[in-house]
Amino acid sequence: MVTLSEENYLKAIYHLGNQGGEAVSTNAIAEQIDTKASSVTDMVKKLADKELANYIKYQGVSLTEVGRLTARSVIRKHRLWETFLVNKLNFSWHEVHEIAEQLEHIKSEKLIDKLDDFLDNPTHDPHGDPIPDKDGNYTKIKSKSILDISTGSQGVLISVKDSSKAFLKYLNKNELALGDMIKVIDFEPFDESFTIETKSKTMTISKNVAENLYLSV
Amino acid sequence: MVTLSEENYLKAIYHLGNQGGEAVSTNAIAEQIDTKASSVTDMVKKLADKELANYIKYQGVSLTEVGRLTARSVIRKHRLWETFLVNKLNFSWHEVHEIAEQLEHIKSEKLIDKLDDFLDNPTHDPHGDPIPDKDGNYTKIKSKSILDISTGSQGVLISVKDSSKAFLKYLNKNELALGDMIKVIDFEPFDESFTIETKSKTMTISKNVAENLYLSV
DNA sequence: TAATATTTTTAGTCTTACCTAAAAATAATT
DNA sequence: AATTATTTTTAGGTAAGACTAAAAATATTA
Repeated sequence: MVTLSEENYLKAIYHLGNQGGEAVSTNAIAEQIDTKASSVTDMVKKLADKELANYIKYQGVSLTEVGRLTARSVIRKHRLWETFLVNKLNFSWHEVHEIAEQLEHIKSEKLIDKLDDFLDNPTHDPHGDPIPDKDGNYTKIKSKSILDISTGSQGVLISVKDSSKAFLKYLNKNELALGDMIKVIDFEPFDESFTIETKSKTMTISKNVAENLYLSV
Repeated sequence: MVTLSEENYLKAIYHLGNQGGEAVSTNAIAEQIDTKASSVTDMVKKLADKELANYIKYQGVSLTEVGRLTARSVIRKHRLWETFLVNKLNFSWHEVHEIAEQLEHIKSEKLIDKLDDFLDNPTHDPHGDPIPDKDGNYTKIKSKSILDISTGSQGVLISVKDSSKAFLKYLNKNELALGDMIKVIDFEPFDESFTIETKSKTMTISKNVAENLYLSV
């Protein structure tokens, strides 16, 4: 049995360590989970005892195969619930994260399988992030941040890196949504801003925004 | 803030004390919640501190107005989630209780309101129990156990008292469902069994079953 | 490389929600 | 009414998961 807290730690390590493969530092986890480093040390020992993580004192933590699969299963639940909230209950995408953080810990294999079917087995959540299947497999659509795309090229807005409320609200206000075709028109070196063109308009975005928008390549 | 455990105690006191109005004994709560009497005493003090319950040593517990409303809000969530699981995810009614026990503790007013709308504001859950509205109000359809109905009369199966897996499976096997018209044909004093008639068949049920079936009056 | 800074761990507490065992209060029975 | 039985409470303990403060290890810089 994996507890709710353990699930949150597994998720944090997974996200920080590039799918959980790389070692992650105690402080990084503490910041991610908004807790103290000493609490992280405690928990990380527990995860190692349960063979969910590899831990060497002072050398950071990585996930075992079981730990990685468990993390993916929690992420699967999170993203399916977010999809449910947006697609079925008509939440807007900036409202769903906190609720999904709770729902992701509900224990029932059958529930999540049925939810998956009810949503027509979605492959991506409302933020464009891939939803792992039952076995933990998923396909990430190849995409690049606008920062890394050359002027003149275009692509479909696949996902957003930052999914904070503030950023998602900014996107709503400026009528930018996943699936939109976006063309990168110009880059202004002075303030590192970009001019982009969508079906409906041309607009200028800051570097800060550009680095969070991922276009298909 | 009411914790998950506190919510479970409030629910137990509510159910045991005829809507929470009557005083409930420590032992009764302990049995209902499957815990020890000493744990109940501890928790009940906490509930009294938070003004969710009235507690006098050795005299039992009852709910305050706030406690009662809180209990009803948890019950509302439980029954809405059960309805969701059965009506939308195609669970059968004997599978949903455990999952709803978890879902009822998810914290989000907005979620439950939207779920309510999504389900078309149901007034009763899959077991026939009334679903309180946002303000804690509900209307119970007047019904009586088959035990208390005179031979020859009939009514619609409104709800079942026992909602254990075993009993719900029995009902499924015998093709008895909420909404069915049932006529009480005969009572056999020797073994206290009843003969009932539905649209499709005539069958004999034990006293044990009869006392758990509630017909409209 | 020695000194300083940062990170991480250890040691000791706290809270929540449970437990056991014993004491106190209430209820039932003779 | 006195004794016995049952219920309830108290006292003291445990585990999970967090915390603070101090110690130890590692990294950085002069």
